[in-house]
Amino acid sequence: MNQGGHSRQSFGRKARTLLSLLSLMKMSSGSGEIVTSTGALAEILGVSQQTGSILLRELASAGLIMRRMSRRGERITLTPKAYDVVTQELAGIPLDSLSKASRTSPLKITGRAFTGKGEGAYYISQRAYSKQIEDKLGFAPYLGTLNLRVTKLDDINKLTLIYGTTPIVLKGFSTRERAFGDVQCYRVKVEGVSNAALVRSNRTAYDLTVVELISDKYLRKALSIKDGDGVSFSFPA
Amino acid sequence: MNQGGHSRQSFGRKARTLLSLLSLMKMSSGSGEIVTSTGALAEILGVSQQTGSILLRELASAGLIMRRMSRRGERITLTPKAYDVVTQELAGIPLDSLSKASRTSPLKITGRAFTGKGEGAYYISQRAYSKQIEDKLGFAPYLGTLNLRVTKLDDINKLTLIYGTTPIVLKGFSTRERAFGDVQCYRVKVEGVSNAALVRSNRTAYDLTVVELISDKYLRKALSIKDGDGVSFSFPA
DNA sequence: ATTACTAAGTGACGAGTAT
DNA sequence: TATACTCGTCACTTAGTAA
Repeated sequence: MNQGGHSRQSFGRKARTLLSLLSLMKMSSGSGEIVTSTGALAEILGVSQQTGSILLRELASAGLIMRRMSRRGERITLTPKAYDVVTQELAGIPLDSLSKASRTSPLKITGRAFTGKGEGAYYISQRAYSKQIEDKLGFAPYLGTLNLRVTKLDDINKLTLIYGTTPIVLKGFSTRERAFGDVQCYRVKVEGVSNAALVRSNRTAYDLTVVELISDKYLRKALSIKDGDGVSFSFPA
Repeated sequence: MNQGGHSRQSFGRKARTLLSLLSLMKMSSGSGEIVTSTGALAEILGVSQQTGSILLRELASAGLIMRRMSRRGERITLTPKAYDVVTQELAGIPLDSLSKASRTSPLKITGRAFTGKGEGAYYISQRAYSKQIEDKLGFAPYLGTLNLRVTKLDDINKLTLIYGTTPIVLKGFSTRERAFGDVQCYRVKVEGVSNAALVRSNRTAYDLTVVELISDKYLRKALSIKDGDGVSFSFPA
C-alpha cells in the first residue's frame, strides 16, 4: 500500500525512515546485516528504546528490513528495497562535491572509558608492533590501550570519516604461536595529549562503537580517567 | 545554541534537516545555488508552503543555507557547513553497493503537461537532429515535444536516476545562424506508447522539474492530453 | 504574487509498565 | 535481560490570514 496518497506527516516520516536506514547501513558495514537490540540501536540514534522499537517495526512493515529475534538481541537484515529507497534519495547528489567540501574544523569525538579484556595491551606488548609504532608514529607506546565506547550517532559518523582517510599501517607478522594482522593507526589528540593514535585491528573493526587509543603516556593516569568517564579526542591530531 | 544537549525530538529534527539538504543539493545540480520559493520548494518536498517556510528558516538559522530574498522568489545558497553535515551522515555508506543494488521494477514518473515556448519543436525540426533520431532511436519524430512539469520529490529522484544512466547522444552541430549542442536521449514508454524518448539538452538540463518527451506520434492528440493533465512515462521503455 | 505569523489538529516521543 | 503496549505531553504540520 505504497501509493502516492500522502497522509499527513509523510515528509517527516520519510526523513526518519531514510536516516534510520542510513544508520543501519553504516552499522552493517556493507554486509546488510546487523546484530543489535532496540535499546542499543535507540541509543545510537539518540532516541528512547520505545522509539527504537517503533522505528524498527515501521521499517519491517514497510518491507525494508527483516527481523530475526532471538533471546539476546536480534538479527536485522536490510532488504534490497531498503537499498532502492536510499539509492533513490541519494540519486543526483554529486558525491564528489561532498568530498571536496572543505573539512573546516577538526572532528571531536567523545566516548566513555571502559575496561577491556586486556587484548589491546597484549597486542601493543608485541615488540614487532611497538617497534613500528616508534618508527611510524614517533613515540614509544605505553603498553596498554584506552578503550572507549562511542554511542552517539554523530560521533560514529565522525569515526567513519576518520576511517575513510589513509591510515598509518602497522604491518602484521607471525610468531610461532599465532598470526597478528595489520593494524590501522590514525593520529589523534586525546584531551590535549598529542602523542596518541586511534588503533584499529581486524579484531575490533567489526564494532563501530568501540575505539582503542594508544599513547606514550598511561592515559588513565595522566588524565585521571575512571571507567564510565567521558573522554574526548580530536582528529586530525 | 547548537550544543550536544539533545532536546527532545533531535532525531526527527536531524532527519528532516538531512532530507531537506539532500533535496536542495539535488535541485542545485552541484552548483550549491537554487532559485526557488518556499511554495515551490514545499511542493517538491510534498509539504505545505508554511512548512517549507519553516524548514528554510531552520536551515538558515542553523547556518546551513544563505537566503537572498527578492520580490519574486529567492536565491538559496548552501553553505560549506551543509556539505559537512551531509558528508557526515553519508560517511561510511558504501555507495558502490547502492548502485549495484538491483533496480527491480521500472521507474514510473508522472508530470503535468504544459505548453512551452515552442523551442523544443524548433530543435526537433532541425534535420540534423531528426535524422539522428531516426538512426539512433529508430523512429521518425513528430516535430514537436511534449513538456511535462514534475513536482513530486519522488519523481525528481527517479529522474536523477535516469540521468545517471548512459544516454543516447544526438551530436550537436552548427548552422550559419547558431550552434546546437549535444542532446541526451533516454528511451521511455509514455502511457503505453513505446516509440518515445526523454530528451535533455543544455537548454533544459538546468531545471530538474521540466521534462521534454518526443515520439513518432503527436502525443497530445494520440493520448488526448490537455494542459494540466497528468501524464506518466516509464523507464526503461 | 511572495514570506511568515497564529491557532488548532494530529502525530511523534518517552516514562511507566506488561510480557 | 529483551520487546512493545498505554498514555500524557509536546512538536510538527497545516489552514487561515496578515504583511
